[in-house]
Amino acid sequence: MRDVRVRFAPSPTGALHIGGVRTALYNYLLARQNNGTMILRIEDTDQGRFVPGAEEYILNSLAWVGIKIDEGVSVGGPHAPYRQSERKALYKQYAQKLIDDGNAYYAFDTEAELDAMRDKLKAAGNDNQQYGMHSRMQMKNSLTLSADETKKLIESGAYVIRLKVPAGEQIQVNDLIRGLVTVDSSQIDDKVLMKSDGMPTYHLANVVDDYLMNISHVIRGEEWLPSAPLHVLLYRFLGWEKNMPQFAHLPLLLKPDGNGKLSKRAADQMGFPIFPLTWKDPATGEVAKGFKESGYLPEALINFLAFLGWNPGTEQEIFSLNELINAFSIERINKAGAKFDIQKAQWFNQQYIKATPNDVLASQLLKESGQSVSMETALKIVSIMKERATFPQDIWEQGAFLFSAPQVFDDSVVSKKWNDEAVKVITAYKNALSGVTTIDATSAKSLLESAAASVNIGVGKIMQALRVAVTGNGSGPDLMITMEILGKDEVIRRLDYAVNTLKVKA
RNA sequence: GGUCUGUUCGUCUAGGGGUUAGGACACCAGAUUUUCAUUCUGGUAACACGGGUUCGAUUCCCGUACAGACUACCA
Repeated sequence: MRDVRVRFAPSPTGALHIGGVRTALYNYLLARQNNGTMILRIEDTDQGRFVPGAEEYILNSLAWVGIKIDEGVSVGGPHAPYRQSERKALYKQYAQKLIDDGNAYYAFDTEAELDAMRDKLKAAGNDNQQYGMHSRMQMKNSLTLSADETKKLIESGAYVIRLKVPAGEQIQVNDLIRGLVTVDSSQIDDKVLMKSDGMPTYHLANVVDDYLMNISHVIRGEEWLPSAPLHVLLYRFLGWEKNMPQFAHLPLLLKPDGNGKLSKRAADQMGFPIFPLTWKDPATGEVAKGFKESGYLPEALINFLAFLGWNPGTEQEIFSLNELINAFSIERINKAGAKFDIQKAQWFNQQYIKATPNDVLASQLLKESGQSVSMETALKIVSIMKERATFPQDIWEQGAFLFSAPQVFDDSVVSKKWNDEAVKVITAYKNALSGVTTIDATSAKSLLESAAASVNIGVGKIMQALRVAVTGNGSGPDLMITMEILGKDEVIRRLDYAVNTLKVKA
């Protein structure tokens, strides 16, 4: 079998969309599974859309999720350069071959003329408003102009090279996911292959580079399916059909509500990220928060993404990257688009947080929370907050009361539970605490029980009041351990403050 | 409009000519817990529609509907 060589080929026009990450992932899984090669190629043939920093962003994003590039931009390789703009000179000869063989031609139409052609065809009720076999003979090109005129126009430099699509052919694409897709050549237009700035278009560049780089599988989004027959035609005309890569067009990632391709706009509306890392648009200065900065773990994101459009056929849900590499197969990729369900992503994240060792989370807390506590305390905080966290920052944000005394108290709890009995027990408890030098969860509890017993009140009746006094909240982790972490003196201070501040409802 | 692709619980999906149509997320209920969360148990919930083929179709075929993608000198 042919060596597996796959490529991820984004264009540096902005941040990498999460759908692009999934495409890269599937390519990567196939490569790793087959001891193949993962190639990163930058498709920057549109100079007008180039965004500074985008390429670096793509590199950083792939690195963050754990996709390693074997060959390509930033690492080099036998087929360098991997940036299409740097391969510019290379494409011309192939366009020339196409022309020499009569499979392509020069065209000189202006934008206005193209618009006029489309308007005319539309007005005539023509289904097909393309620059193609039905219209090319009415246009300004080397097929309709005399050799002299053509030569003159070519010398003036303002020309484009278009593919001459043959009439009356059924063009077939064998897609690994969808099976045989057949398109009548009359539906394919005479796509521009070389632009007037001398750059190839995606269609030419992608075919030439995939051939030159000996790509075995083209795994890309479904939006490319309609132009796949055109690419097949190109392979054929260039004489490369037997080395043509296999195609797999991935189902799209859809918006969570309604329909349509997942977009940044939709993500913004629903309040979730769409880019792996935070991205600052250099043109507008607008900042879009990334999955990383939102607290998603790369392993969780990958696991979630892998399952959007693919599944192993077993009931296992949690997969490490290595497990995904082993389990992956193109045959099990779905055909239908998948709605992006951020709740499922959060569930995966929660599972991965749970599986993260406490000391890892504790050092993260020390580094990111802005709180200064000992490692020992950090570990205790992690152990009680971890299971209620979806994101790492939940540990210190939801556990803020572990670092500083509450400024406000939950009103609904206070009005319901802060009563004379509570004050009585808490006062007795406070006194009992003053009599000891230190507390842990066990002693805090027995002290509380005896304090409550001394005033003949059940502990259960005042637990909520005690919690709100200590933490300001009506809910939270185990109170006794909370008090152990806080320490005796701090607990007494907080109880004092609560007793002096909170009013018993009449 | 045209071309292409698709359609199993709200969502991600398994399955496949005869199944109680399975799992996960979400949701609801119960248990546990000092509260909330976790955990556990249980529950609600799906084969888009219409024809065929067949003893039998959710599964195969054909239509219809709906949805999406594409329809640039963008990728």
